[in-house]
Amino acid sequence: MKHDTSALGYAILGLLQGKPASGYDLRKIFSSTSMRTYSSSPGAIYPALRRLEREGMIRGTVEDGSGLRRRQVFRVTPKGLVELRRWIMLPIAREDLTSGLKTVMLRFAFSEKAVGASASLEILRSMEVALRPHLRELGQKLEEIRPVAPTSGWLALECGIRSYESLLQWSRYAISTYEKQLKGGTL
Amino acid sequence: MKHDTSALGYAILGLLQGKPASGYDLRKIFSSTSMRTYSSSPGAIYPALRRLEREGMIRGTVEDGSGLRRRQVFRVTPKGLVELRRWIMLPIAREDLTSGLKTVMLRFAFSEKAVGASASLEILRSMEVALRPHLRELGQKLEEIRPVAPTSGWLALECGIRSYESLLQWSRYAISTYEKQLKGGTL
DNA sequence: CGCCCCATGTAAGACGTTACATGATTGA
DNA sequence: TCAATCATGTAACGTCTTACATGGGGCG
Repeated sequence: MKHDTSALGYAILGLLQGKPASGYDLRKIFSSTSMRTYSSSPGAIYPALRRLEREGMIRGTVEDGSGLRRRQVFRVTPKGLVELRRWIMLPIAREDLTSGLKTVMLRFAFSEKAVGASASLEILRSMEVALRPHLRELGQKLEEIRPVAPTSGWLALECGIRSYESLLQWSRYAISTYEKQLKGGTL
Repeated sequence: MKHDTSALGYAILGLLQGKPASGYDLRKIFSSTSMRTYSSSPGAIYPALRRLEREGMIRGTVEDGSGLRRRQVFRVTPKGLVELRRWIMLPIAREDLTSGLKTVMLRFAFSEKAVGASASLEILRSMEVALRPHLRELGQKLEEIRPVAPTSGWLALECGIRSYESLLQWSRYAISTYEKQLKGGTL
């Protein structure tokens, strides 16, 4: 398999795994929820659906019957579910942190339903592990540029550092949330 | 003018405004600093440079003379500087917050050198203004989904909220930094 | 001489954006 | 009946990614 699925493809896969939906449904979800970052334009959604179907990740069935508008509802296939799980459980690398956290957070958001709570916990722990060296490196970079860059330059870098620190705090909070839940609830 | 410059184009413009550079220099900057998010591949940089030159934003001069390898150094033109300033001073809208803060932070990072410290301050204030309603909306969204979504779902949303809160705190810190600097230094 | 870094570029392909097109159905 | 919404698509265009190509120059 030469090309892997695009970010939009995985977002669709994750949503469909929650509940079967039509292209139009997905567009509404993308444009109305906090997933606005993903397309929502028909020129992106429908081709993405066709690609996923061609790869065997999803299957669309035309809803017919009582005088209905043509409407195609898509469901995740077993193969699609396997691929979704694989993508979610990829180890978190440094590039995942630097290239916008959107993708990682999407994987985490889908993780519980797709793989289970203990997998979500695993993602969180690997995120925490990846964050520490990254923060250290950014701190060093700040020391370097602070004397030579304009104020707005190093302030911007500090902004990044702070956001990663807040992410680290969140990950600890999320870990403890899951640990409580796993100890108390699912036993 | 039909197309505006791409994000990469503005990144290049901002860097060149700091110091003239060749395509290769830019590639090194992009791949070595915390601007890794931007391309750095020759297939992106060189076409972008040609586009900018075609639009009259930059001008390249081939360094010749003492037995040198062919090397083209680019400089920002007055027109390019105007365009860079316009882009930096665009009002900050909600979409700028939701669609990754990369662009906004890039604009801020370049602002001081390109337009001046008081412009940086203006950007920070407009950011603070844009953040408040955004945070309120995210808080409402959290209330909505918390009962119905899986734990990883609302935790992911909380992560977003926390990062915007940290951004708000940073903006206040940056504002006070600039206010001190403007009162004390440049008078 | 062979190898690696400098420095620039091109070609194929995937993806997303914008804008337009098409029809069915619901409601005023 | 006229507009709005549902629901799906297509075409043109621009940009990025990946991979390859090309040559000069320093160095062991």
